[in-house]
Amino acid sequence: MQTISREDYLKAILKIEEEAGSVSNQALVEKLNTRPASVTNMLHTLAAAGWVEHEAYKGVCLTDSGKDIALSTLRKHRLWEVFLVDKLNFSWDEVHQWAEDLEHVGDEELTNRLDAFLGHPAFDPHGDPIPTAQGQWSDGRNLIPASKTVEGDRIQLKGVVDSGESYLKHLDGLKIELGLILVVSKSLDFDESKILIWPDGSEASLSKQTLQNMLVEKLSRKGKE
Amino acid sequence: MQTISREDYLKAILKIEEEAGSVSNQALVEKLNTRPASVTNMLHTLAAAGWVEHEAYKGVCLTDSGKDIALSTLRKHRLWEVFLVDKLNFSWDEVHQWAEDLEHVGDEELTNRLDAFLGHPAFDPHGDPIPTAQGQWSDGRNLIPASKTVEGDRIQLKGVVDSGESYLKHLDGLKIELGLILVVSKSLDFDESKILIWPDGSEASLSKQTLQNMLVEKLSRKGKE
DNA sequence: AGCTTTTTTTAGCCTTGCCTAAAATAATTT
DNA sequence: AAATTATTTTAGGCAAGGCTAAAAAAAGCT
Repeated sequence: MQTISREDYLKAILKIEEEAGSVSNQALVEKLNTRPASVTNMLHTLAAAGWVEHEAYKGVCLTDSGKDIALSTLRKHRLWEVFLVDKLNFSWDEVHQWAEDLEHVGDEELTNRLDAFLGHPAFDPHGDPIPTAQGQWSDGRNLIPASKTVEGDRIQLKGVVDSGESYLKHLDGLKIELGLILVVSKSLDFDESKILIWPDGSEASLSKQTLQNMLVEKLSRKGKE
Repeated sequence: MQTISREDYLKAILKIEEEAGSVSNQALVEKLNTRPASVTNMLHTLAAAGWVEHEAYKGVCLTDSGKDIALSTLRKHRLWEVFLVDKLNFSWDEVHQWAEDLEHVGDEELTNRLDAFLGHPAFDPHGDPIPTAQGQWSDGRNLIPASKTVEGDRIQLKGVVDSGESYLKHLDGLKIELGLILVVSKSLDFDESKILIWPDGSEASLSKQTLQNMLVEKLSRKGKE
């Protein structure tokens, strides 16, 4: 088993802050798959470095410098994922673990050169926005879970909520990939699954769970405009 | 300061074996810039893993599996150096430290894809041969130090003995890079320096030390064939 | 409020690799 | 051969990050 770096903790805190608003030790234990005592330990380390503020039993939040490091690490991680997919032809479900290692290599200069080499990509292979060198990463998109769509919607897959290997492989099995355009043909109220139509005319029913994790952009109503 | 990995030790042992035939602890202390006790410690670890054979006070040598790991690590290191120079436009004196980190990332599969992406390069940016996936790395070249050349020789720089940053920057200052073709115009016996002629007709005198570290191929005598 | 459960922290120990200082062994010189 | 010097090993610690088990604090119930 790999050791969890300070940067990994900062990234995890950033993500949990966004998802949940506040960050409990428990949430970190789950996100990082470690033990409560290890989290407490590391939070002391991070607080001593000035990257988080931590009050015993109260939770933790990033300082400005902690957030800078977290975003910079996320940037490196996502750029390397783009490299692995675009240049080395890995599939989107294979790249996370290597990017986890690669994100700890190199400085800003190397990262910026990689960014340029890749053509300044805005999103990683899972559709997650890549922070800029200045730490900006509000993507202008207005994505919704596919579960929120209704019959007749034309939708394009732009991202996934769950980048876990098993979910991605599940999508692969359904021939679903980023950029794919689908039409919602029927909502099945009893179990909240939906029937979707592929560009080639084939159809399939996707479960509520699968749909909730697909982030899509609504293009237009079928037939209209 | 960075910690020295098992692979770094194996690489160092491989190099010293080649350069000197046998490997003393002292040699490792110098190559890896560490302390004798650290070397003894690590040699115990490596021996326990079956990667080296080590007899107290007698020196150390690689086992077959240790040599495999060393060559595979060297392969990764050199391929990443090619990536950094060819794709990210770093210069040959900037890449060693990052490659030192990158070589620990990825498995054989990733390395082979990187190799393919780079076009299966045979040599790294310093002219060192890149071991193949099968661990072969006898380069067929017959290179000699530029210090062994004589007046009239047309020579091409194919590698360097010393890949240290300061030596490489020194060559940069002299506008000397891999592939450059020079003509030996005069050997100065008293201090063993030589006067060389550049393709553009300019000349400069290089010291014995500088020449010894330049590995060249003799192309032909000036004027002949 | 008082009891129970969950969460967080403390205490104490493991592992890897590093270090210094001192002891042991080998090599070299006289 | 004896003495000096150089090399290598042992002994004992340090630092990061991780762990378990137990104590402390907070939250949730009745």
